[in-house]
Amino acid sequence: MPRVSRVQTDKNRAAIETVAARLFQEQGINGVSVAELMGAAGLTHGGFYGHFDSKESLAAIACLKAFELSAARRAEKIARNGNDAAAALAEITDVYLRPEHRDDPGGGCPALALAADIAREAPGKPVRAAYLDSLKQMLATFTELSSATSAGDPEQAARMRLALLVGTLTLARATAGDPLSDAFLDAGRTLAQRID
Amino acid sequence: MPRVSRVQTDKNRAAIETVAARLFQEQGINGVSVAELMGAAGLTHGGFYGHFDSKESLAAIACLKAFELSAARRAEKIARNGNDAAAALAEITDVYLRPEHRDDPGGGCPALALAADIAREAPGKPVRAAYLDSLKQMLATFTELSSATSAGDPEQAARMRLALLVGTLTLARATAGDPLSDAFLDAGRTLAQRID
DNA sequence: TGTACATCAGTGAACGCGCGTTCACTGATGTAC
DNA sequence: TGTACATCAGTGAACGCGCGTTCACTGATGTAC
Repeated sequence: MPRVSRVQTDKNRAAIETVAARLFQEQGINGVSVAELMGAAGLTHGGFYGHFDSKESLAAIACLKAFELSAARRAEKIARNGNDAAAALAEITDVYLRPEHRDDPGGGCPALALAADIAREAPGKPVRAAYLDSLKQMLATFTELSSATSAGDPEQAARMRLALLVGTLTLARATAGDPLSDAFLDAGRTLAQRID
Repeated sequence: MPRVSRVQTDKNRAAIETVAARLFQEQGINGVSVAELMGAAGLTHGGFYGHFDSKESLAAIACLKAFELSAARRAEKIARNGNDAAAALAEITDVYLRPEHRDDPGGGCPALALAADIAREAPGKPVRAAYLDSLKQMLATFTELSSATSAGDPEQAARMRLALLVGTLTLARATAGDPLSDAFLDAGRTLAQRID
């Protein structure tokens, strides 16, 4: 069924991006093939290059998309907590360190899920820039929430929190299936309370 | 030059393992080919299967090797600090969070460098078990060092420290080249001081 | 100790396979009249 | 509004390539006498 309507074309492109955001987080950028990606979006692999220049190019777009989806979930939590920044920060931290988040890399935090892939990308690659920009936006949100309650430097508090969350969940995922995994989540929760 | 002496055979095998420990940490298990590995050990790819059953099998062995090398470096630091567990812990933390460690994944901490790969391995895989066992040994060392000074639970303190170190360096590596990277290292150092 | 020969560590060509990417083709969509 | 046709989104076969793995071969090593 070739030649699809413009509306459908846009939907297809969006579907590829959304699916890529999830699968790249779940299995890594090199762990997902173009054919697998397109199949998951309900298409065949040949049409890929009508939408994107290369897999690498999609990686950068999917990275932005993943952070957008993550930011939207965070915005919901902030809205739900009204003007209480401290409560919002506590909820974000708590949800981050739950087993549900550990067990769902694809639907979770991209700062965490993409970090290792990004670290191995060459300096000039677009996906690195996409990650860096998005991470800064994420930190800005953390900083804003910290400002309300932080005794010290809210930017520093934001960095400490993100580093702790990422490290805790990284280890919890690597040890999943062993009691140690939940112990890491608990340790992360405890140390998080000592951030400003 | 075929048929090498037994001594040389053992040296070759050890060289493959050492090179694998470094390269798997640097580029990921899937990021290094058997041919690349053997070439780095000064051999050709065909001989690989005389030493190991499969690449997967080597991955488990290389994981253990990487943790052994890391443990040896840690033991040196502990020895250098005599009986002062607090000083040893401070030095380990300080060295971990230095730019030199950020810029040398291959010669650095395997708990960090292999975490993402391990998290994506299927539950039954030998490399997962190798990682888990080694990580527990590493935590045991941290726990022992914490026992001397910790006001609270030293096991919890060990987990908090490792989670913070891993998260801080993961983000520092993913943002390397930007000032944010050093800022993460600084934030990690600050929060580490609040662990018991 | 010296010789004859079996062993086997390492070589390099070859395998089947899946990858990212290209391209001729198809037929519904969108447009010109 | 209805018709004729150009456009182009998606299809699926094909490409070159590098992967993990296999295997016939080589010739120095190790052993038996």
